[in-house]
Amino acid sequence: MARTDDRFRVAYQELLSVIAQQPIGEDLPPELTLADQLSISRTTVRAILTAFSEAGLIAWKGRRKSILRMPTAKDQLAIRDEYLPREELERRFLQWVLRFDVPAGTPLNVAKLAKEFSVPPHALQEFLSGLSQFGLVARRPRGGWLLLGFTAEYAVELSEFRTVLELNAVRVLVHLPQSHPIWGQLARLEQQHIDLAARIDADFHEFSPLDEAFHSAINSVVQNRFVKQFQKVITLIFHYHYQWDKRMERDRNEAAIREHLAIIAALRSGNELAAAEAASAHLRTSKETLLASLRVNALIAPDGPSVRPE
Amino acid sequence: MARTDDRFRVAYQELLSVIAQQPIGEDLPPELTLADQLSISRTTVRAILTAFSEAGLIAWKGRRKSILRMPTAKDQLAIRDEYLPREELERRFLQWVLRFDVPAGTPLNVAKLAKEFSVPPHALQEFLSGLSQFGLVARRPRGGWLLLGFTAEYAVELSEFRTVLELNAVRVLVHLPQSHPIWGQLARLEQQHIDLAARIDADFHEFSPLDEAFHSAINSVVQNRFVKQFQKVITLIFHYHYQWDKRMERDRNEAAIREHLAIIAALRSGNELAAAEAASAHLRTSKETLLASLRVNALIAPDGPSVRPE
DNA sequence: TTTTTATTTTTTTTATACAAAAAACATTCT
DNA sequence: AGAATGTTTTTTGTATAAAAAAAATAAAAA
Repeated sequence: MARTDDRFRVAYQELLSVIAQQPIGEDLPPELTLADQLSISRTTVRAILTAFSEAGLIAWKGRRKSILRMPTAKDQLAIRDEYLPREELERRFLQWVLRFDVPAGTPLNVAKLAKEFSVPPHALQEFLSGLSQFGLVARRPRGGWLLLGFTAEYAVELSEFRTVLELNAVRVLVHLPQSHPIWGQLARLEQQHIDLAARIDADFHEFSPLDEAFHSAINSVVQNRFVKQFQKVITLIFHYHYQWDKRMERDRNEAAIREHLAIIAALRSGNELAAAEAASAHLRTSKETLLASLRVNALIAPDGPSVRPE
Repeated sequence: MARTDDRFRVAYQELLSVIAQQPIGEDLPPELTLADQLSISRTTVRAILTAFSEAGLIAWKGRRKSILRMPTAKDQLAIRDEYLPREELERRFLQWVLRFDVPAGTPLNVAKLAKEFSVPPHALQEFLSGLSQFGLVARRPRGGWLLLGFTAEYAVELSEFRTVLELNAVRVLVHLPQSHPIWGQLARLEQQHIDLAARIDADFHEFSPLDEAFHSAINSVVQNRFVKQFQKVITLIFHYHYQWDKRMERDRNEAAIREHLAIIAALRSGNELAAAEAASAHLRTSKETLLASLRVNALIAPDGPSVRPE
C-alpha cells in the first residue's frame, strides 16, 4: 500500500513521554522546535499534535498547545516492529551465510529470503547489491542472485587483504611521535594482555574482545574511508569464525597474546622491519586459524541448516 | 505495469536473422537448443515461435518447425532501448559526478535522476546503494540520498589507498621468478615506453592507455578479489581526471614515462626497497596531478550546476 | 529409454497507486 | 519585522498487480 507510519508512531510515543514529565497546563514549544527535538518534519509533528488534540490530551489553538491531562495507558500507541533495521539484517544474513557454509553457486530466492528475514523484498535486493561488492553474492546473468558463499579461497584472499592493510598500518604507526595517543592506548592494551595471560586458564574467552580492540587500535592510525570500509567486513568475518572453533581455544588465545605482546614491543622499538615481521607472523597464524575453523565447520555441519551450534 | 519484453524482442530479431540465412522448408532445431543458442528460457523461445507461426513465417506442429517463407521488412520488431544497461549507467553517473564537482552534501532525487539517466527508479536505487560502498554517496538519516561528491579529501584517500595496494603488488612482483610471464610483459611495456619517449612531442596523448596498461600489469600479479574490486574504481577515477587536465600534458607524460622506466629497472634489480621507493615516488606525482586537476577543474568549469561559492 | 514438447508453477522485473513524510510556500499573529 | 502557523506541493517508501521469463513437471513421440 503506502509507506509505514513507523516514524509517526515512534515520535508519538516520544512526545507522549515528554508530556508525561510536565505539569498540566504547561505549553508545548513551537512546532519547529518539536520537529528538531524529535528529528522529524513539521508535518509529522502536526499529525501528532492533531492526534493528541483529538484524544483530549492537549488544547491546540493557534500557537498555544497546553497540556490538559496526563497521558494514560489508553494513549499508548503500539509500535509495530515487523521489519528488521538494516544493521540487524546485515548481521543476520552474514550469520546465515557464514554459519551453514552454503555451497557456492546456490541461487537465492529474493521473495522467500525477504520473508525469512522479515524485510521488504526491495530492502533485501538492495542489501544483496551491497554485498556483491564484497564478492559474497553475485547477480546472475539472467536475473536473480547467486550466493557465492564463504569458501576457503575467499578466506585466503580476505586474510591476505587484511594483511596488506594491517602491515600498512603498522608501517605508519611505528614512525608516529611519542606524543601520539596511540602509544598510550598500546600501553593500556599491553597491560590488559599481561593481566589476561596471568589468568588465562580461567578467563581465556575474554580474549576475543581484546583481540578486536588490539587490531582496531592498530588500524585506527590509518584515516582512510576505503580501509575503514573493509575493516568492517574483516572484523565481522574473523570475529564470527573465532567464536565457533572452540578447539584448543585456551592454547590458541595464549599464543595470540604472546604474539600481540611481541608486536607491541616491536612497534615500540621503532624498527619498521621488525614490527612488520612480528605483525606478519601473527597474521599468518590468524589466517591458519580461520582456515582451520572453516575445515572444522565443514566437518561438523555437513548437512544443511539442521546443526545449529548456538 | 509489468516487466519489459526486451529480452523477447532481442531474441526475436536474432532468430529472425537465423531464419533469413536458411533455405525455405528447412526445419529449426529443438526448443531447448534454440533457448541455449539465444541464451533465453524455453518459455521465451516458444513465445517467439508462436509469433512466427502466427505471422506465417513457419509451420509449427509438434516438433516440426519448418520455414515457410523468407522474413520481410514487416516481420521486423522494433527494439526499444529506453533503458540503459547497468554498465552504461555506471559510466554515465560517474562521469556526471566527476565532471561537475557537485558540492558535497547535495541531496539526490531518485525519481528525477532515474528519468535523467533513463533507468527504472529501483535500478538507480540499487546502483546508489552499491556506490555508497565507495563512499561517493550516502543514505540520508531520514530517507533519500546524499551525494558526497568527489572532494579533495576523497582524492587524497583514494590515492593513498591506491599506493598501499600498488606498493604491495610491487613487493610481490620483485620476488617473482624469471620464468613468470610478468617479466616478458614488463619487457614489452618497457620497449613501448622507450618508443613513445622518442616521439613524445607528436604522440604524447598515446601515453594514457600505456599508463593504464603499465599499472594494471603490475597489479595483475596480485590475485585478490578485493584488490580487483577497488582497482576498478581507482582506474576509472584516475583515468577520467587524466583526460581533462590538458595543461602541461606533454611534459607530465614525459616525466611519467621516465618514472615508469625507473620502476621497471628497479623491479628488475630485485631490490625490494629500491622498487618500492621508485613506485612510491611515481604514485606521489600521480596523486599531485590528480589534486591539481581537481583544482583546475573547479576553476575552468565555473558555469552550470557547479558554481557554488560554498 | 531418451529426447522433445506441452503445461503448470515460480520467480523476477517493472509499473502504478497511495499514504507518510518532507519541503516549500503563503499567511497570520505577536 | 520576525517568528510561528496554516496550506500546498514534492518526494519517498511500501504494497500490490501484472506481465515476462525461468524453472519444474508431465506427457508424448521417436
